[in-house]
Amino acid sequence: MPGAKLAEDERQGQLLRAAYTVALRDGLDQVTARRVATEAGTSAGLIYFHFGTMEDLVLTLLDELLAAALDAEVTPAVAALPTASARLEALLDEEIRGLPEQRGPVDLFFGFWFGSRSPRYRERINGALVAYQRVFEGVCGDVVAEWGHPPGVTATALAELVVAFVQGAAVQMLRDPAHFDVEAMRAAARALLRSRLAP
Amino acid sequence: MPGAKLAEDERQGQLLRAAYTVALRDGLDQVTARRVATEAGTSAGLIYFHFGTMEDLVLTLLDELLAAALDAEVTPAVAALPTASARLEALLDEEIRGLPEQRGPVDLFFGFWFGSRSPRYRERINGALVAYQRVFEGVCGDVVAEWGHPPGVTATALAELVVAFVQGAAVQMLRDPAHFDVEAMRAAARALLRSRLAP
DNA sequence: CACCCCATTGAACGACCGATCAATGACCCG
DNA sequence: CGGGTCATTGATCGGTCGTTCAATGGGGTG
Repeated sequence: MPGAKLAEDERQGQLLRAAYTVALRDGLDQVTARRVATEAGTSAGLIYFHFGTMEDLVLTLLDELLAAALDAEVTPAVAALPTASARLEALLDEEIRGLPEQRGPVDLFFGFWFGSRSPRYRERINGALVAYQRVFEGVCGDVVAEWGHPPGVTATALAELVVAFVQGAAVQMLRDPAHFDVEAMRAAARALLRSRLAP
Repeated sequence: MPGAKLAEDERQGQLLRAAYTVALRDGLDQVTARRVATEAGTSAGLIYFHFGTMEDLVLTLLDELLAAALDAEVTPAVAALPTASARLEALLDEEIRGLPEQRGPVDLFFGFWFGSRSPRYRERINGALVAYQRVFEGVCGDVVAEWGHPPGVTATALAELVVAFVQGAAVQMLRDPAHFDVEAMRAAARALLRSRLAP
């Protein structure tokens, strides 16, 4: 009665893709062993052979999601820009510009964050967010230096602000994706940075 | 075997408070009939007598939450300010300033939003967010007029931006409440508005 | 005081959950 | 081609879920 055998990672990948499909279509609370197995065309018991527990499968899904959705990086093209302000502006612009096409993962990301109170989830999410913010902090350190270290403006505070802006834009996009105005958000982001946070 | 009787709305209020307590402490997915009843010190069956279904109880809880957490309004003190820019600034500042003390409700709000794919929830949330944004749009209309209608800046786009900023700040607060810097956010909000969104 | 209404209870039902495990047969190796 | 390994299956377990309902007795009414 057993079906065809697959290599360890192939089968795991198949189950993870099925879980991802179910999560996107029906919501995270519908990611059950039976549903994932049905979506993957396998039996439910197979999940426990490959992942041990359902929580481990979902945690693996979360890790892959975080790696895909929170992947800010200073690309060589950005690093080559002459001023720190321009680099931060380009980095922020890239993140906002990419939001619409990341709608599914981002929706799932907030689902993981706020859909459960499990410390296991929140730990990983917080860790990924800290790493995400650290990418911005590097550039922000150069920016505040370039601005001549205005009082009350630190690299950390500026990075927190920029990340808050990205998250706010993401939330607004999820509310009404068809109506979300990417260009207005990009323009606002530029204006915010060029104001130099003058009081 | 029956216990003491209570008036209709008293009992409903008691059950709703219990549901709210459970949701805040254990998460929305733990808001079950048995848990809410235990928290309220009643039996589970009582919930179905007063609310019909569990979904109706949770929807009522959501409505109360939305009324409490998304209650932006132009107070007389704000309306009395001489310029539209000042009014918008004061309105936005008030919303950001109030975030830390609204931590619980806001956390629950995002839990409702992203924790389930039920259209019943999302409809109501979207409606409340539209109403919330409309409060800002009123003031934003005056602001863009005051700015002389810069190209590409409409009342709607400005309101979307401001709401995105509030939501971003809220999300950032939830990530690390102890470390959230309210003053930095308020300063950034002021800077953003005073930049007039110059490109 | 007696009566009746109905708010309240708690046991029960079916459905679905995560998880376990013996049975099975596909696949690799000799 | 034959045999052993092990990935796969499906029935099954205990538990919790939302929901129902007959039985119960508190509390206002006459």
